[in-house]
Amino acid sequence: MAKSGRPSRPGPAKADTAGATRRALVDAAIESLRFDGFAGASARAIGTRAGLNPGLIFYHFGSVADLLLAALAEVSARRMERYSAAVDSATTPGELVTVAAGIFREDLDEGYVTVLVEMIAGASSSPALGEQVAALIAPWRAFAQRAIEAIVADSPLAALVPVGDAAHAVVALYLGLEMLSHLDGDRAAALRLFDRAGQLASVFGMTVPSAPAKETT
Amino acid sequence: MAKSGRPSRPGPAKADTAGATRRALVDAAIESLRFDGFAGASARAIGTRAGLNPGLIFYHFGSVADLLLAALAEVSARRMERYSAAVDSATTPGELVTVAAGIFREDLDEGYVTVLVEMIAGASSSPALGEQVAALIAPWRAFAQRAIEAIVADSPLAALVPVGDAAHAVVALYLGLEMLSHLDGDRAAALRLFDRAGQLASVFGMTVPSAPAKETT
DNA sequence: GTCTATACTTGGATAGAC
DNA sequence: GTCTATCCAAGTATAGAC
Repeated sequence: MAKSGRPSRPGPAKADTAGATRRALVDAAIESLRFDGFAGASARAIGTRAGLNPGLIFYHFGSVADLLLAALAEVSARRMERYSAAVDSATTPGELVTVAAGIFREDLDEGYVTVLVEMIAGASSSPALGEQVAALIAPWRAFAQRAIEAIVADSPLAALVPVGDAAHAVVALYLGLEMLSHLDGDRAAALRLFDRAGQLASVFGMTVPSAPAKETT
Repeated sequence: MAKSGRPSRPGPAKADTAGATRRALVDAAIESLRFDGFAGASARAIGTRAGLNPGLIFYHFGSVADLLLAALAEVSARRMERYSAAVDSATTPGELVTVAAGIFREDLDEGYVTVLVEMIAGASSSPALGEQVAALIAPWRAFAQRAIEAIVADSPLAALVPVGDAAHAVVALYLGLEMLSHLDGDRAAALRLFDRAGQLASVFGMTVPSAPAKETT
């Protein structure tokens, strides 16, 4: 029905030029946040990186800020998928931290956390933007909390550490390590800390690899 | 000598109008970094806050970036003094963390760490700026390291935790907590963590308040 | 030496072409 | 519906007034 002769509807079928443009702009925005920083991520800079007219940003996203938010949402979704899989696959605390360290290394190399940091810092320039960024960061705290709950569930630390606060600290540490790594172009210090955390997790959790702690749900 | 009739030398005596202007601009730059963020800290915005012609920024500092660096240096110096005094006065690890928590509360309220965060994040927009910001942040790592060394000196943890890495983590956590606090306008979570850290420090260090650990130098 | 008025450049946004 | 040429505002920087 309604599918007579007019190929004008913007459904996911067809060539979908608009979708391609949107994707190109989002990718260019991510790149720009990474290499130019929030302050340098202008319509012109992003347009140049995408090889597209800057005006398209306003047509497709309404404003530069909204495109940057879309970029943040995209990065957040991509990484959340990656981390979720990792958390699900890990069976011991030590293993969890080791796997997380590997992904964090990716984050540093690919500049994903840089995007978060730039958006959080850039959010200071407008209260409205701040709220929207906060909404996009919130899932990460919830995620960190779930991961920590899984770790301390069968450990005596459960009562000692309030998971909400611990999650807050982990997210903060993540952001801070990224900032410092980026600042002096050296990820070694951050990665060393992850190794150390892995060791501690093994010690405080349980070093026994035969622990049948799977399938608690 | 040479002090004939010409009051033209810019020494610290006299009315020192240039010095006053410089100070006003630095203060306005700090305010702007705090409330407008790095992206919003333009020559115009700073000039307006100071009630001065934006052109003065270029006369006195050469560029906006250089003024912002001067602002960062100023904040860094002010806070370093405050923290140094606190570290010197504390005698036990628990006390140290408690005192640090109090000053950190000041930092959050007065927006001092915001200035650091904005400058670190903003440094992404230019490699040259990045190096200069890094140079201004470096003393904080050294400071954190000294403080940690003092804490773990007479504790069995000394061998376990490499102080360099620990200092790195503390600075990162500091920056990250500030970012999150600022993002959702809630310092409670960050302050709770400091309380928690104070307790831990007391437990792992020594709870005995009679420890005569002063004057080791 | 200090400061202001102004030139020039870049950025955000849109009217109108396709 | 999609995109480009173009407008106006805001940013940096300086020539010249005081």
